Amino acid sequence: MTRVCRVVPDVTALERSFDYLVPDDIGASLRVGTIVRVPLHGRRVRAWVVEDGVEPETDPAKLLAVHSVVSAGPPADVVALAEWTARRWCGPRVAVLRTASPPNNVRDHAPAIVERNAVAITDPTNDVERSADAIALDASLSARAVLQWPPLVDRRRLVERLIAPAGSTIIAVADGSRAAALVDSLARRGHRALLLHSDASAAVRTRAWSDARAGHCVVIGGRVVAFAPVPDLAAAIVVDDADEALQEERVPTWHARDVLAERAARAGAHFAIVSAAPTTHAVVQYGEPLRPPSDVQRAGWPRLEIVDRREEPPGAGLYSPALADALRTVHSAGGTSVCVLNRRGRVRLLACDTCRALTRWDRSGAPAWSVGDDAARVARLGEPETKPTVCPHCGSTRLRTLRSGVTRSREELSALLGGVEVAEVDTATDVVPDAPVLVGTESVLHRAEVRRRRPLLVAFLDFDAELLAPRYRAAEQALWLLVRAAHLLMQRRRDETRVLVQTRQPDHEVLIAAHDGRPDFVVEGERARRRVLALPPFVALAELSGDAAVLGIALDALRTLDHQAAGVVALGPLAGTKEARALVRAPDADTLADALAATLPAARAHGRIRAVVDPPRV
DNA sequence: CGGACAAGCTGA
DNA sequence: CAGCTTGTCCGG
Repeated sequence: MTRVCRVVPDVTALERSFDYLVPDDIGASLRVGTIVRVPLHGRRVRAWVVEDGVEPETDPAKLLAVHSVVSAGPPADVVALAEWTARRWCGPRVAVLRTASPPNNVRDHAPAIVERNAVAITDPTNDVERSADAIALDASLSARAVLQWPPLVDRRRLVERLIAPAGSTIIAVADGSRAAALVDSLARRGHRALLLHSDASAAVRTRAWSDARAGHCVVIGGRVVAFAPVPDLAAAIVVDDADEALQEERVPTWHARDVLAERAARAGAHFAIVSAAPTTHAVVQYGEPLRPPSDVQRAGWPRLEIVDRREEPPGAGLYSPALADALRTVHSAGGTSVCVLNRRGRVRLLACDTCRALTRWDRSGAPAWSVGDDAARVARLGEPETKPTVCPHCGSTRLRTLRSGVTRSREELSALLGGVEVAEVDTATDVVPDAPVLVGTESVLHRAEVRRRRPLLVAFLDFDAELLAPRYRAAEQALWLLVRAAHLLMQRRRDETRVLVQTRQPDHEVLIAAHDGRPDFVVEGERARRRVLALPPFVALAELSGDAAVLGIALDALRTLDHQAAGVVALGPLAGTKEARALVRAPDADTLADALAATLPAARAHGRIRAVVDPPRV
């Protein structure tokens, strides 16, 4: 009896599987997940074995043989999880299989048996540890749990308590430097902790991947850890599910939270989300948050100073007297302040290197125009590609971007503080300068070097830009920024530090929630609002983009009776300058995936369509 | 994706 | 009509 396996070639845009004969000499090292080389259409390509021992779909006499085994690959359950992920987020499964595979070739030997160390559990020494133990115990009683834990309080004990006593635990964290710190701290406590993170070299990542295959470990990493090859998953933990880094930005735009929830359910493992402010999605999908007593909760949120700017004249600028006071106080105490100014999506300036004229452009939706000239371009719906490339005055292509928001603010802050050095930090800043005041977009909140400076103050210069952002998740994203700010302050005593917010909406529920240490207050409001407005997580959304004509074909197909009966609604298209966009809404993710899978392939015969399922910013 | 092959275009 | 470009098809 000849053995036949089914493979998925590592070829982009080839969404098909093919059958091959398995030669006897490589049969022993070939199983589902194995990465092989197969002849395809006159060349040899990499491919994943996705089924073994299949009944061939075509004439067995025409089958070619697998050429060779290249590497061990994801275990069979992860291959199935990758298929589920590709379908759920409507993207190519090769993309997910690549994520789930080792970066270099790995020999497929039986992993050495490793025993887990028994880790001693110390008795709680204070109320905070006691409440961590209590909610971890509560969580262990159900298959899924959402744990709300305040941002200033160390959560290592809580996370450690969620680690399964036997088998492997996967912990997904949003930020790399925290992942490394968590690995160190768990390793010191005696756990077999592994870091699976994309920042490391390929050799290091390959080693960690192989080690994880042996099981009996705690694997920690960014979102890719959801596909870690542990054979014995017993618990999966997602830390900070509000962080956008847990969602893949390329299609398929899978979210580690939901992939791990699915994986845990399939494996019969525990699933937990730990966050200072769990998302509405987490609470609706995975359960009411467990939380420590309100005194622990309150004391675990930073002191919040709300600067009410309603009484100030409209032209008062970004800098209130209260802000100046706060910055001066920190500076005279020798401390560091961090100012956050999100000016993405606002008018930006381009300076022409040749004639020095300034051109404005806009990414947010209002028309863009060049200064002193008539409309140059009109941008809609956050089109990122509408940046002018030619100076409207002299025709030169040498245009430089002036980040008017942050750069000007740096100069103005320095002047306001009587010449104190103010440094700008953005994603391009390699080394964070040693200045007493740092200013940047929200990316300044994510930098480990900024945290190491142990700032005393985080100030949001224009928090209304967050609260009023035209996105359905604006409120929880704004709350999340306050949590990130708190994380920067957690190495100090609470009464030394504070978060300052300049706003014209001092009674906004986000500010009340952060002030009182009650993030669930925002979730309650969001839950009611989103249910009424038919927004996620009560429905599933996908954002489609592409050529208007091609998109039209897809939308027409989605508007047929079958899909309408299933509750699928296609909104749009909205014309952009370059691409058209549309939103597709369905009652749930499965219905959405089914509808897109039934309609997109035919439309794609006419051109490219990008489908972002669960778009993070709409 | 990328090779194969066909159809279309150019220039001598 | 060779030699080259461009487009369409298809893979086990």
